[in-house]
Amino acid sequence: MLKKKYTIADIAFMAGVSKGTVDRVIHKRGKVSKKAHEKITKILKEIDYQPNLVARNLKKNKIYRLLVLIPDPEKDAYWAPCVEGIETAAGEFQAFGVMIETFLFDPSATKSFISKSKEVLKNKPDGVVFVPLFYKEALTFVESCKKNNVTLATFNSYLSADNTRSFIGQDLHRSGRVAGKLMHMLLGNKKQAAVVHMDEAYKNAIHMQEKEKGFRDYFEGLKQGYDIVTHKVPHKDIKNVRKSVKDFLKDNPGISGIFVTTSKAYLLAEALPQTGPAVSVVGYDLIDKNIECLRSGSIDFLIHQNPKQQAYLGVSYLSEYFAFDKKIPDNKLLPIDIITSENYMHYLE
Amino acid sequence: MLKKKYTIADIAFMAGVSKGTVDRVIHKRGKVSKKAHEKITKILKEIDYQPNLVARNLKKNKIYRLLVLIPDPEKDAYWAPCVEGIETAAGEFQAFGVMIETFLFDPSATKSFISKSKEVLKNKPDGVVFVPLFYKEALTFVESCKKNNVTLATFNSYLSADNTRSFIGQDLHRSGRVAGKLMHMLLGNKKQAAVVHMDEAYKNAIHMQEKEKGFRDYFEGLKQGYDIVTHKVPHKDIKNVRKSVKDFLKDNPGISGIFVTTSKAYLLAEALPQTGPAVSVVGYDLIDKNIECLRSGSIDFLIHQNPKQQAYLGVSYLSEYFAFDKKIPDNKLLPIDIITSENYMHYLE
DNA sequence: TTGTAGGCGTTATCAT
DNA sequence: ATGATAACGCCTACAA
Repeated sequence: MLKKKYTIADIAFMAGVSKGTVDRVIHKRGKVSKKAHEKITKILKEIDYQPNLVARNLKKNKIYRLLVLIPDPEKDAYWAPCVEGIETAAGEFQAFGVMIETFLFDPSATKSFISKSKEVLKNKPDGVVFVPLFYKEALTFVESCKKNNVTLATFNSYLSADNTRSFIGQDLHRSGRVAGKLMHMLLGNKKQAAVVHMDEAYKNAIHMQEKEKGFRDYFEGLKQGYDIVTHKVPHKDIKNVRKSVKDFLKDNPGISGIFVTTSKAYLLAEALPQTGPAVSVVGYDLIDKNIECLRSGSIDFLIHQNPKQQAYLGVSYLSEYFAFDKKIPDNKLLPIDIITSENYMHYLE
Repeated sequence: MLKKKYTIADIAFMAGVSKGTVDRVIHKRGKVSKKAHEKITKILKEIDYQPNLVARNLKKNKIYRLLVLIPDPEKDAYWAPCVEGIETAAGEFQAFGVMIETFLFDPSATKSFISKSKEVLKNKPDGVVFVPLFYKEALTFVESCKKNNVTLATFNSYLSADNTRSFIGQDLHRSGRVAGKLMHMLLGNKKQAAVVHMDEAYKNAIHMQEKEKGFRDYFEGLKQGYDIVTHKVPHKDIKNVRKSVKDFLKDNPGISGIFVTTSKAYLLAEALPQTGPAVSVVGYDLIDKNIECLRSGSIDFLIHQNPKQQAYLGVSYLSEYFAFDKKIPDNKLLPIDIITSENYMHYLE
């Protein structure tokens, strides 16, 4: 019934050799006679030998140092769930000899990333999980890591020029299409909508463009003469959103729906006029203020990028690699979750 | 820097006792003097001792038998992803001494469940993950398992009378509300919608009722005079859906949206008249035929119950319990995923 | 080229 | 009540 798991000792006995020889065959270390090699390989195949990962790891007995480098949640609440995800993973893997530590950088300051990434390297990590927010600097960092034999995983932002590491994130173009689909439904028989980019000082530029492209592609595919206009709330105007939005709506009175390409949809929702025809809003990310707007009805849909899961998976992949020799998946695209006032709660954990 | 992990030997040395004594304290086996006990407990707290799970497991060296009992995907395609989820988990945990086997029953035949569940017990499992489709019979099975000291987890269907096992699934009432919200948006300024129950021969009765209740609750909360009618396609008419649906629409010409409470929305979508005013459809589950309808536009939204993840988690929870002594969560409500033609692909894995 | 011995951290047993 | 010791399966070092 419960067929006992074969051990190296079993195989050695069957082949009439010693454990050491079997081990040499398994690990292809050579120094084995042809005869013994053939015999052992045959047996290995026959019984479909699976090494006991637990025992293998017990012997290794090394503590791996896994460092995580992400934007500071204090500067942008979007990142707060990442910390949770990291801590969850840390709790799960510390028992398996993986020690995880988090470093935070200021997402609005490239310099902060540079200095923190140097600090990370100084700590001699075995692996690093990080968010490559700044393209050029991220590439430099990747190079340094390679030189130091540091295993890498990235999440949230895609570093297209380098495909040597694992990436966990979303298909942004596709998420723009999803926003398009939702907006399409919200518009009913109206035909005019807007894309609004509201970013902070740091560069989400590529992100926002990809999303807009997806959004527009969706409507173009419909071939029904939709009119999509783009508006960018300037960096410095982020404090004067109300005015910027009012002016924009005055200039484009026919707009019945707005797609905000960042997590700042709540700023826009708050700035919308209370009177006049309702304007539908689709935005990103389950931060508290956005959820409030979802509940009050001033935001219709949010797209969830699942930052917690992204961070959790990044850390888990590397941890499992260290602890259990598991292969690291190179690309993991998370689903594009659609959130309304009725289903947000289960995504908050 | 890398502060070494403390072992039982370290603690024994610090406390000036032997490893055996430390072990007795950790496992509360008694037979330890008050003095030694205090000293050791204090040290354990101070250093926040974390046992090495790998070593612990190595010592245990037992192969656990975990059996899974689910409906046969051949009889209902909804269950196919569960098999994948189970196989994924099986692959992950076999290296840790958990052997997983699946048993299938016919979801349309209570007898099949009874006989298969008996077969499962005959195999002397250490743990069982199963879908309690048939309420009474499931309770009986739970009792037998308890008697035989079999650890249990259930998924998909909630066994309210018994809260001694782990459950993974969805909040059905809430998912009805989500459907309500989506329908609300799809209706635009129309005011009449329908709930259609299309089940097969077996009893989804409780499921369908919960979903309908949530759906109606949502619209009642709006206080805007929506008119919701219910229609049930009789068991035997499942082959004559077209006629049943046509008659229903003829009797209720004002209906602009239909909520199908089972995975059979495609049957309804195919039966809708091609001419006349469009009817919006919201249904459940990412089975192939439903996805086809999503893509062609005859279904607007699907709610994803994530059967693969449900099965995967059920198996994982028990496996981790056996392999690593992890606590089993008692209740895991999965998010209610909203699916459109634009985002279904990432949910198929 | 091959075999043997010892150790990884935990736990169970047996003797003290 | 306590300590010494062997074992789990794998791997490495060293001896033959």
